Amino acid sequence: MSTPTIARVVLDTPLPQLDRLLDYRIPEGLEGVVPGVRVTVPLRSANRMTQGFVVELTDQQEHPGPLSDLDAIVSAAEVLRPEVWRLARAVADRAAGSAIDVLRLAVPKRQVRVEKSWLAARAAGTAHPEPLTIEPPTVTRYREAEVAALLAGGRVALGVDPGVVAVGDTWVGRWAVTLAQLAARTVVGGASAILVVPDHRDAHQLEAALGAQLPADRIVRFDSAQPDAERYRGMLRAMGDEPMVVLGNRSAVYAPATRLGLLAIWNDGDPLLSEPLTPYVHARDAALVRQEQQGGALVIAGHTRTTDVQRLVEVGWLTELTPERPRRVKVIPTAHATGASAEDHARIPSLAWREAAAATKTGPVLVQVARPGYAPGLRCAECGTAARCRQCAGPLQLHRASSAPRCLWCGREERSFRCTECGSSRLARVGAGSTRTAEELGRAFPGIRVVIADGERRVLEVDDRPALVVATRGAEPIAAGGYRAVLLLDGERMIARETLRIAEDCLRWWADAAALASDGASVFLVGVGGRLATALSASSIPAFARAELADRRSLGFPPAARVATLEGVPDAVTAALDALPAEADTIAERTVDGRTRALIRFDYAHGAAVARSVRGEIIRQAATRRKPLPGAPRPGRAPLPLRARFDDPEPFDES
DNA sequence: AGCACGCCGACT
DNA sequence: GTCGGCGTGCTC
Repeated sequence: MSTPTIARVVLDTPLPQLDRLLDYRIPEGLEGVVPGVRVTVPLRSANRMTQGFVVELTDQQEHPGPLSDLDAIVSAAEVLRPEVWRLARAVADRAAGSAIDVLRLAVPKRQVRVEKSWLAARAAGTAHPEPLTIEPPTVTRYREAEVAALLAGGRVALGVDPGVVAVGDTWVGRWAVTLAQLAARTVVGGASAILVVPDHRDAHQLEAALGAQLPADRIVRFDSAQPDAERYRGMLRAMGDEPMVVLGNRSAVYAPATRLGLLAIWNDGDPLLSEPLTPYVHARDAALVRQEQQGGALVIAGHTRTTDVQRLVEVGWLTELTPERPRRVKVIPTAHATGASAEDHARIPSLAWREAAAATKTGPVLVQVARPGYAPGLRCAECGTAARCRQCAGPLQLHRASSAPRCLWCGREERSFRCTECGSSRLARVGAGSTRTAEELGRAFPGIRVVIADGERRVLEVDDRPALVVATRGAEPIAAGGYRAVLLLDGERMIARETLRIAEDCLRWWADAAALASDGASVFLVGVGGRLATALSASSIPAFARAELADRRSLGFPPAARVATLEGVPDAVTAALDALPAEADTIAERTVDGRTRALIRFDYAHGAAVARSVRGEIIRQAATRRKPLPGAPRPGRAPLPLRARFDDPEPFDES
């Protein structure tokens, strides 16, 4: 058996034309050329070197012309696993992007020291975790037969119970225990599990829950928020043959795992799972592709259900799995306080007020507000015109009760406000942020501890002593034993935002906060009625998702159909639109500042063909169209003449 | 991205 | 006649 003579290499370059495998001759005497290693290769003129990964070895030359020699091996670590390459290729193809862009999420920057110690440990045979001696754990709260069927390779939309439980001295959501049990059972069964969560707060809970199920050497953090060295170490640990649990944010979906038994996504509606880097593939979509390629169980779980998951349920790709005896949160929709009754306090209706007051005697009470800061809005007290910065016309805000108003955009302080309409210098506050709400509640509940948690003041946990915890949505700390009452205050304001997914977003924000309540505690949804209040209070989450998806379907909006935006120089966009398969519709097109944006829509069945067509045009345009505008030397690198973004969660947001 | 190849205007 | 303009195309 002769050794292969040709290496197929994916280059680390941003050029879409080079997003394919190139053949290189393996020179005599170059040892250790195996799939997965990082290499340097010549490109064009022999003294220009590019890095890349060896993807496969072969004797069959594909390139008709003469081949160059591989230059060198950067390191012996096979960091690009075959399953990760396959995934990156498919994910990129689905979004008309480059595989190398996906690989940048999957394979962290090389860390020489970390790698050396890993290679040394591997050579010494000390890189393996201890053999597992534990029994497969039961997945509590669910029917054993359904759990077994799931772990045999099922795909589910997983409903989870609300509430918090203690794991050692940490309190975690019940969801975290469920995912940890599923992962532990997978690992004890001899396969790896990947658990993807939106942010570090979720990861923290899940890590605690996993710690109760598995030894630490079976748990790997793989997370783009980690320092580079830790992240690289995480990836190397996940690469071994031994089953592991990999836990991390959206990039964890690309972690190496040769035998993948479970791939779980927590709270897929959270925008943090939407990848901001090209080709912008949502972690949920990457997970769907990966599970299809590698098999194993797929779990998409949340306190609510996204329309995307609902669609997958309706087409039969996912089945529903719920707890055997689902728990419910006691949600009480209440009208907004009118201020007319003597009992109404601030924005809080009297019923909620009384219960909250009683609850603060026994433990922490959560108050969810929409925005941080003091007064999110200011307007002229005379004529009501919104107060704006005289420099940049940005909105003025109050950050503390006593401070001067400040412009949200440029940060300039406004010490002598004059209304542009009527000339008045008197300002009136509009709305209340976390700081003002906390201040008012502090006055109303003298002697009670007030905790503020928002984007700036991060609080992960509070203890079980009485407190009022005022938190912006998404920043709610976990309370030991759960909150004794939950007040969702700014529902009206949250709903007022006009985005495509605002209804499901609101429901998710509320349900996630409500899930932090102690068992039996009351959750007050203030000022919101209608189908949203019904969905939350009657726990009719699937029915809501079904109705919401039906709405989108009647409007032709995602996720009922797929959409993509094409952006670039006008005739490049036009050419791309002309090249599209007939099944794709152009639903909007506009040109601003010499670049055109077009929004197209197509059915899932035609997604691959549309992506292929767009990709071809991107490559063609990148290869032929050099300068977007002759005679306009732009500083910095010019953007590609044509770019695409598939499945933008808010396609109608910009412009 | 770089860099070579290639086909039209001012020059020794 | 040739030097070199940068439009066009390729990179295994």
